[in-house]
Amino acid sequence: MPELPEVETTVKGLQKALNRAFISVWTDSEKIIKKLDFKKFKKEIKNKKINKVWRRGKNIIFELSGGYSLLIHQKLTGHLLYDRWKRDKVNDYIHLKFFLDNGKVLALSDLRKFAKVELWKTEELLSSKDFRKLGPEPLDESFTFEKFKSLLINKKAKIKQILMDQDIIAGIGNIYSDEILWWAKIHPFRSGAELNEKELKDVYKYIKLVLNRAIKLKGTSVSDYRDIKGEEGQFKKLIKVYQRENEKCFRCGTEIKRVKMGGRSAHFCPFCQQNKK
DNA sequence: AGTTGTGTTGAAGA
DNA sequence: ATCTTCAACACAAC
Repeated sequence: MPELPEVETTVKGLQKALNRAFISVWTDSEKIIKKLDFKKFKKEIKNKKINKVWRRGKNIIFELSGGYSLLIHQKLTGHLLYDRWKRDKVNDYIHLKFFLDNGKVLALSDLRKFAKVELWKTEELLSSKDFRKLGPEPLDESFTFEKFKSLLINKKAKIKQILMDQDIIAGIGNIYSDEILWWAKIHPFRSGAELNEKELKDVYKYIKLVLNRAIKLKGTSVSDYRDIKGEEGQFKKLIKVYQRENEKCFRCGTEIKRVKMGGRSAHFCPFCQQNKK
């Protein structure tokens, strides 16, 4: 599942496609294109040039000529591939292909077809409700401890849910919220409001540390995620709790637990991460 | 062979 | 407002 480090890795790779223009588009699943019907989308994107590729939360944005932007959200199982990529089962669910003016292909492989692709006028995208309500970028310099603390004030929700809430902080999902909380030794079910200063400082510290480390290793490939060359990310080697149910905690040897939280799994060490008050 | 798990997001219902 | 549930879709594992 692409979260911030995986999307960041993809966006870095896509810098190779800068200054290229779209020649045409193919799909076998027109519903992936939202907002416009496919015919219109195809017509609109033709000859538009890629001026910039950037990331906001888990969104990839191609800034195009003529004041347009192409937004791609890979959701659960989507990943972009460019030019030549490794042959691999999860790279074989190609449902969308962009043909560029250098003869290369930008493709979307997406097993479950949840990804969304939208063409926007840049101004409208930036001022859209969904875009504006996104929380701050956790790796920005402007995301200070004071800022982080102010986001959690009076939040009764569980800390794991807060970390994953895109409108509070942008880019963190199930894998990295589990990992951050293991490092900070915080039980995922504790409420944001009850964390003390030291606990908040630890969570803040490990948000930055874990995300940065994961970017260095090109993300995590627990199942589907691949970079634009179709290669796996290497952060899996550093995973401490995610999908390690019944395996031993690397810190204390206690068996890692998995507990359901609103339809998704929280993994944690019941000894290191106690639900104390 | 049918059921369950996988997990992002938005929408619908309570 | 705030919480929970579900649907979008496809496949692997049991």
